[in-house]
Order: sequence, then structure tokens, then C-alpha cells
Amino acid sequence: MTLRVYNTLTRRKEEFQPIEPGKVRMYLCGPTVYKPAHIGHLVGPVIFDTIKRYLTYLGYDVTFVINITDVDDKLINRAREQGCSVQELARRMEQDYFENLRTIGVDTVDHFPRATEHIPEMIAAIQRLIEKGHAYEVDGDVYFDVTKDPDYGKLSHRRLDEMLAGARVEADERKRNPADFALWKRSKPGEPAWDSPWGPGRPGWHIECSVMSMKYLGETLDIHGGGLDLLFPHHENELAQSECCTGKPFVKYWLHNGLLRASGAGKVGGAHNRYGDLTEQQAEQEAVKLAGSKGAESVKKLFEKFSPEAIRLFILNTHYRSPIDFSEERIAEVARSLEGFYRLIETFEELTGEDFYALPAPTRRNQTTSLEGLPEEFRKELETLRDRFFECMDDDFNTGGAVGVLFELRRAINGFIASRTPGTGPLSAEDRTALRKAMTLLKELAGILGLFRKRPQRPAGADDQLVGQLIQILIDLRSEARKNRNFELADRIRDRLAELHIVLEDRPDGTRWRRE
RNA sequence: GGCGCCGUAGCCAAGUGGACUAAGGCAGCGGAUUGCAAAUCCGCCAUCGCGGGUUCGAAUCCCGCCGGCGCCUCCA
Repeated sequence: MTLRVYNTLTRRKEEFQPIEPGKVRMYLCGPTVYKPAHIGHLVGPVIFDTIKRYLTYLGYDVTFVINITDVDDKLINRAREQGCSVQELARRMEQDYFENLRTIGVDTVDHFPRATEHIPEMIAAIQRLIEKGHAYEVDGDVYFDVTKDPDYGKLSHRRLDEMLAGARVEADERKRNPADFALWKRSKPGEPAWDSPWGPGRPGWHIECSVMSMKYLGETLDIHGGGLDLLFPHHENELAQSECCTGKPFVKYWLHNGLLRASGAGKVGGAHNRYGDLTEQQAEQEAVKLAGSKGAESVKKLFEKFSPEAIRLFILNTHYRSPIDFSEERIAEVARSLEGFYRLIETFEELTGEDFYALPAPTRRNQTTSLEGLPEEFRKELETLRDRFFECMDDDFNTGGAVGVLFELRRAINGFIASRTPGTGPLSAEDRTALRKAMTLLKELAGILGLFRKRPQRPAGADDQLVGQLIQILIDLRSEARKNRNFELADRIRDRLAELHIVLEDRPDGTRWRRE
């Protein structure tokens, strides 16, 4: 079994072979931290976090970097409106971003380099490009000369002459060629500025990614990721300047994820919705408005409505290269489908007295959960499902297929339980062991997708304990009524509770309740 | 105008030449179970946008058409 990945550069699925055996160097373009994150900002991180989890599971030592763009026009404008410094705004939004990543379980990132902390390296790279004749200075601005790079356009598969014919690139008198892009921008008064050989200024957008990725990962990366929207011009430019600078291949595998979009309305929070001169709060309201009619809203608000796990599964349910239409109904549906897993986990814990989330699940493929000693049929079923899970993941990280397998695994385990607990009898020691192994496998595979790693936080009020005790009283009274065959009363209790979204389940071993 | 993507059941979605008489989820329906439910299990629910072609064989490849979308604007 080999891992195959789709490479934008070659437009083909290729066998994954890292440059240095056993090591993977991975870079993902991160956010410009100028406004609160919306769910679209989480798509890339969730996908590449999952990719890192799988690569790690396969035994690779993975270094994963996401950059933080903390200087740029949008930040400058926004900070001005808010009357704070660019740095203040950037740090605040960066915190918001980190919090969201934590919430949704993205915790495999090794470095979050900030652009502003790598200015000297950028200046050095720009100087090198000038020396090599790939860049030129005009009045304190430095541009990359695309005509000096015969490879320019190879990533996005565009030809320079065609691009120029497109006539949408507005000609700037100062550039030698309309497609040339800024490496260094002279700063206007009042803007953040750093000293450079070309006078005070700040870096262009693309150079930070070249410099920071190479600083933390070396001159050639194994994987470079980002949204499809970044393919051109950002990644094309990044690639051009990097290779012209080092003379070496910059990236072996370019991976691009599809974008989240408001149904038929273009990308969420994208070019169609200009937040340019809105305040933070207005921007958020604007986003909510979109959400009301199918757009995005700030992730924070979304987390109030849906569990992070549901949002994560919503993202991973679709193949990463496909676009996803955002819709709350869809997320709600996914959330509902998760309930079955939570019930299984609960059942498992009641049946065995174990803590599912504390089960020591293997984290490497070559140490996968042993299914020795399980009933033959059950064991075969689990093995087949496990193989299918790997097949999916090996095929360009087909998380959608892998999720499907997880659901089948759930059904297999439920079926096993159903076949072993016909009456009230407790599980035999053997069956308990079998169940434990099956659940360990579930945890192992789900963990690769970043699911079921922590007990979900149920919306809990301060008087939750009291509520539980009160419901228990009602359950006890109802049980007595049932024992006396007073079903009318028993049903009335159940119906009244249902009105309050409290669902009762009568099981052989007693009545269980849950909120819905 | 250039480059590219997509169209699979009521909805979402995997599969992209042969184990497909097409995963999985949500919703729905039937059965087992239950005092009745809930939960769970079993079963049912798609000739893969349309028309041609290639092939022993196509959801999967080619051509045409229809419909939807992205990029070519410092938007993840």
C-alpha cells in the first residue's frame, strides 16, 4: 500500500515519496490577521492537520508550519479605523485565530512564524534576487521581473503572453512588465516601515512565505498547501521567486484545497463581500447576515451553535479538493450523525466501566490495534473495514470515504453488542475484551481524522446537577408506575419530558435520559 | 477571451475503465426488539445531467450539448 497525492504542479496523482526518507516538511499559507476568523479560515488548517496526523501515523516525522501575515494593506487600513497600531490589531486577531484552531482540534502545527519577525531574511532574499538579475528597484519599490523566469506560470499552468492578453492586469508605469509583482514596497508616511537598502518600506505579500518556509523547512519543501484561491498569483509568485533565489526546486508536492462557499454566492467572506471600511463588529454582522442566508459568520458564533467536532466532521466529510457549500442545516445534520457515536461510546463505558477517551489507542500504523482472539466473523469484519479506511486515506487523503468506513465500523460494533446482550445479562469477560479492542480500533482510526479525542463538552448550565437529580426522581416514579402497569402515567411523564427535549430510553438495565 | 472544476437517490456525499447487481450520512418506509416508545439491529429506497462514440466491458475514457461554479483583483 502506498500513499498517492494529487500534485497541482503535475496535475496528477503521484506516489508520495518524501525528499528525505522518514521526514516530511509541510507548509500551509496562513491568514492575514486583520479580522475575526470565519469558518473558511479553518478549512485549510483542519485538512492539513488531518494530513499531518495521517503522515505521522504512517511513521513520518512531520514538521508543519503555518505563517501569520501580520503586515499588509488590509491590516494597515483596519488598524487606522480602529485607532490602534497594526501590531495591536494583528496580535488580537492572531489570538482569535489560535483559539479557533485549538477549539477545532488543530494542534499539530510546529511553528507559526510571523512575517514581521523575518524582515531581515526577506531583505536578504530580495537582495539576492536583485543580484541574480531577477528583480529591479524603482524608487524604493522592488519588483520581481517575470520575464527573466522561463518557468513562470508552470504551477497555475498559465502562459505569460496569455496573461498579458487578458488585459485585466492593470499596467503600472513603474513596472517593466504588467505581471511583475512587488517584493518590497516603499512605505507611505504613517505606515509600518523597516529600513532597507532601498529605503524605508515593507515586504510584498509573497516574499514572506518563501523566506519563512525555507527558514523553517529548508530550500525544498515536501508539501506546500493552501486554498485554491491562492494558486494564482500567490503560489505562482512564491514559487518563481523561491526557485530563482535558490536555483533549487521549491516544492515537491503542491496541494490545494477547495474553498468553502456560500451556496452559489461565491466564496464566503471573499472578494464579493468587501469589508474594507467596516469596523470589526460591522464585519461580523455582515458575516452573520451572509450566514442567515447561507454565508459564513465568525467561527466563534458558529461554535456556539455547533460542536467543534461537528464542524470538523462537516469539513472532512467532503474530499479536500472539492468545494463545500456552507449551510447550517448541513452542519446540523452532521451533528445528528455524530450522536450515534456518542451513544455507542456511552454504552461501551456503561458495559465495561472503562473510559473510552482514556483508552490507549495506537498512533502508528505498524502498531495497529491487535484483533487477536476476537470472534472470527467480527474480527474479519473489523479487519476489512480497517483496510478500507487505509485505502481511502492512501488515495489522496480521501477523508470522505474514510468517514463512511467509520460509520460502518460503528454499526459493526453495535451489532456485536446487540448480539451479546440479549437480556439484562452483563457481558462476559471475553466479550468485554473483544468490545474493548473494537472500540480501541475505532478510537485509533477516528483519531487520524482528529475525531473523538476528547469528551465533547455538553452545553452545561450551573444547575446541571440539580436538573439531573430532578429528572432522576421523575424516572424513578415512572419506573414504579410501569411496574404497576400504569402505562398511562408512565407515558405522560415521558411525553411531558419530551416537550422539554428530554428523551427517555428504557433499556433492559434501566432507564437512560438525554437532551435532544 | 484564457486556464480549470463540477453535475451520482428527496438532500449531502465516496467511487473516476472490470470484486459497481454504485460506500456512508441525513430524511423516509417495512421488520425484529419494546407495554407503547426511544436506542440498536436487519431490510427497502440511484441504470450515475442529456446525446453520440471508443471498448469484450464505462458512473469512470473521447466528442457534442445542457446546467452550475472557480481563478485570471493581496480572498484561507
